[in-house]
Amino acid sequence: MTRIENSKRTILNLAESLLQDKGFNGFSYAHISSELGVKNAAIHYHFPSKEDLGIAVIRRYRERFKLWINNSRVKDLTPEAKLDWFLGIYTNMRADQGKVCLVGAMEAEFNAIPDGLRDEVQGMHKELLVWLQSTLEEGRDGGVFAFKGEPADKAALILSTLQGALQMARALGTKKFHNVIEQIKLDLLK
Amino acid sequence: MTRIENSKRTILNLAESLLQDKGFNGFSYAHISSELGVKNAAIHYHFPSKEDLGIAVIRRYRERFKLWINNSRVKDLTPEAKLDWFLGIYTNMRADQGKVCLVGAMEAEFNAIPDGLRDEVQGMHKELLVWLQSTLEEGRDGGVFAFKGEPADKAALILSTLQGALQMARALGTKKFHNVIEQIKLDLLK
DNA sequence: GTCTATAGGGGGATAGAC
DNA sequence: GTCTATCCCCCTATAGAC
Repeated sequence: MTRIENSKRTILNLAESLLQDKGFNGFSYAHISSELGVKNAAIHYHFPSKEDLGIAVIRRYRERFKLWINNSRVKDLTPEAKLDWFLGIYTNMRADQGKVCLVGAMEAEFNAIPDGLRDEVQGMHKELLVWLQSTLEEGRDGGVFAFKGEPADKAALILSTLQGALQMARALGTKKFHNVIEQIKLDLLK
Repeated sequence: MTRIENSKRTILNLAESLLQDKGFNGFSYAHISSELGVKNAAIHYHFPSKEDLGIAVIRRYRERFKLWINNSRVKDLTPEAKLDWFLGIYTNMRADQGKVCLVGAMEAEFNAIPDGLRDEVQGMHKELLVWLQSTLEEGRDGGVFAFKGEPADKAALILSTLQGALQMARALGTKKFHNVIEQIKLDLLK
């Protein structure tokens, strides 16, 4: 990996972390550059505008997620194990400095972020939903999940719940977050 | 009502609307003053700091909610009607320019808002949970609600779901929001 | 209560040297 | 690729006149 790819990667890591910590309007190039030990002009070299940076963070996450779900380590799991893997992503965010999910953070500020970033967030949210829906279908067909209504709606509910629960945990603590995770399972598993 | 109380009230209305639309770091005194047709110094007269303003908005909402739930028009409803009333609050937010709930907006930016505001948000979230929990208990005891687990956890789940669903709707549309509302009911009603 | 005026800082972004 | 330097705008906030 070349030096520039390394710089870009480090910047994206910091930006992703800051987005999940403070939101799009809560962080600045100065946060990144000082942490990285460079001047803010260096960040602008890699990502000319803040919108570019935000888009790149979401785009990278989408590609990462696609790789995960198409990898046999996830693809070949049972529906129940897939669900646990997915819930684990959110549990890890909570454990990692009380971060919230990217989609939730950006949608909360949706009317105060650039257009191009909105489109990217929309695409990410759709992809998460599609995967979760198909997992729910698989699990219901296999007899391990039980729920009324359509898999698409149950998927939207669970995703909304996770998004909200990570935010709730910031005010009410990690214990409450874990209680919600358990409740999701109670409402889904046979 | 005196003129100053009217001004304060109008400012609070605008601030509440802006908080739900753009978040704490997405709106400015200029947004309010231009809308109100005054200069920003006039806003500072009523609310010296932005933190003061944010706190006042949340505090007013908490008092409003307390009045509602203690009023016989809500208090004397059946548990099922209470739930519908509560869900209606969120449906109305969605219908009102795609707003999100105050708690969700503030918690998404939690690490980028003033300390005093955080405390106020925490208090509000607790109060919403307490009311919802007692309504769920009442409904389960009365045989109209059915769910596994503790009422406190189911309440936290439903509140997280509503919070997330309003945000999700910004990217995926109102139809998806209504589907989630219906799914909440499917997962709760006997 | 609202105004004018302004302080003081931070933000995103760019030009040009190295 | 990163630097220095700087521009320009918007922001929160205050002082003092009316």
